[in-house]
Amino acid sequence: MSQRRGAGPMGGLGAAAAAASAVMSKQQQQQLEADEMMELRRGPWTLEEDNLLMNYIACHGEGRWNLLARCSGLKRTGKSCRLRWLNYLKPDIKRGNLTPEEQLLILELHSKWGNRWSRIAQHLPGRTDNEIKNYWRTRVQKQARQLKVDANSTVFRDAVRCYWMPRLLEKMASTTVHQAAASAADPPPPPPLHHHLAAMAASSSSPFDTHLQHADTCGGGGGVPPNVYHHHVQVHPIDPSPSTSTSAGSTAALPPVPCFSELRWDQLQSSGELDGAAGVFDSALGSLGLDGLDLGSPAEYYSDSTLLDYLNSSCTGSAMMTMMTASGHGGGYNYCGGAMDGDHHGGSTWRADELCQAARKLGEWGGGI
DNA sequence: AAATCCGACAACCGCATCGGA
DNA sequence: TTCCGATGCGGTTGTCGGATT
Repeated sequence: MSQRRGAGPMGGLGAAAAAASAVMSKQQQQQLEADEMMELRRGPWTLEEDNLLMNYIACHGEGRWNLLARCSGLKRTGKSCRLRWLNYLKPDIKRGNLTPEEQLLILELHSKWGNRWSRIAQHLPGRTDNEIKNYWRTRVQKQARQLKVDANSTVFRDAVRCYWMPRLLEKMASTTVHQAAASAADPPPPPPLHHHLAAMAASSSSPFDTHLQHADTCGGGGGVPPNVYHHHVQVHPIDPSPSTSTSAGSTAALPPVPCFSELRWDQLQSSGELDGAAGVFDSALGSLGLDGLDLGSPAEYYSDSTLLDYLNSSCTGSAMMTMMTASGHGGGYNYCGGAMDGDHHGGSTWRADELCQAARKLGEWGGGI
């Protein structure tokens, strides 16, 4: 593989850099001189370089990267060696797409800590800060751009909590149901991350409790402003999946929420799996002072507005979530029409009992809810 | 079939922090 | 206390391959 040198911001150490040496620190000047003497390589690593690095670390262990760079025969900086090892060669690096669990964890932790990639990565075994950072920039920020909101804004965070996270939970629940069906006699234990996530689901930062917590402040008076329930909303859910879309068009980024059909709701309900779900919502509504709330016709919510309209409106995403919660109280109406194509059918809807079921599943995995 | 676009990811850079001399 | 080298972190950019035109 050929190595780039010279041109461009990554090309590095040319005449321009030398000319800038007047304002360089002593450390930088020394580095520059060393680089020039050693004809340092840049760009993609070759197989031979990888082998050299791995062999050296196998013999001498990690750390002391500058010494490693000098002694290993690699014409790379210590920094470059460290990065290559930590982000690519280290044996416990996990390859492949991030699982829904991992994506959910990233969203949760980022909402807590912001761009503390290294700290977030510590909670995702085998994943690197670089990988998480790339995920955030390519997937999450892309959605924010297309919604024309800032990725760090409250509005976008609400959208993530209310639409993105539930979808990830759905994927997780769906996967678990499939696994259970595949080996009904001896279901496998849930992945360790489930426990972590279930614990979070039981904490104030979970997507299921957050909306209840937010609802306490939404509208200022400890409840949802009445107009929220009459705000015409058509939800365009955010797609958390690795991009398989073929167009960068505004609608392509917001596919309908898939249905929960795999969960066989009829069976779950008849088997009593949903018992207690109503109680969750009842108590939530009670805490909001919304006992006996009449939400009117579900058709109210099948309107022509877009998520963007909604985001631009005065109500918050958490208010929407509260509304969905209230729907569970009111009999399980469908509130989120997945209808950018105008089709309100085809299972592209979320019901409150579906959300609750996902929450219950998390509780089963981790005993959290 | 060729050109262009775009997403994903590897890699680099600058700066901050830490620890030892 | 200060200096300096090593290391870590977050932002940014280049490259590549697949999809689209």
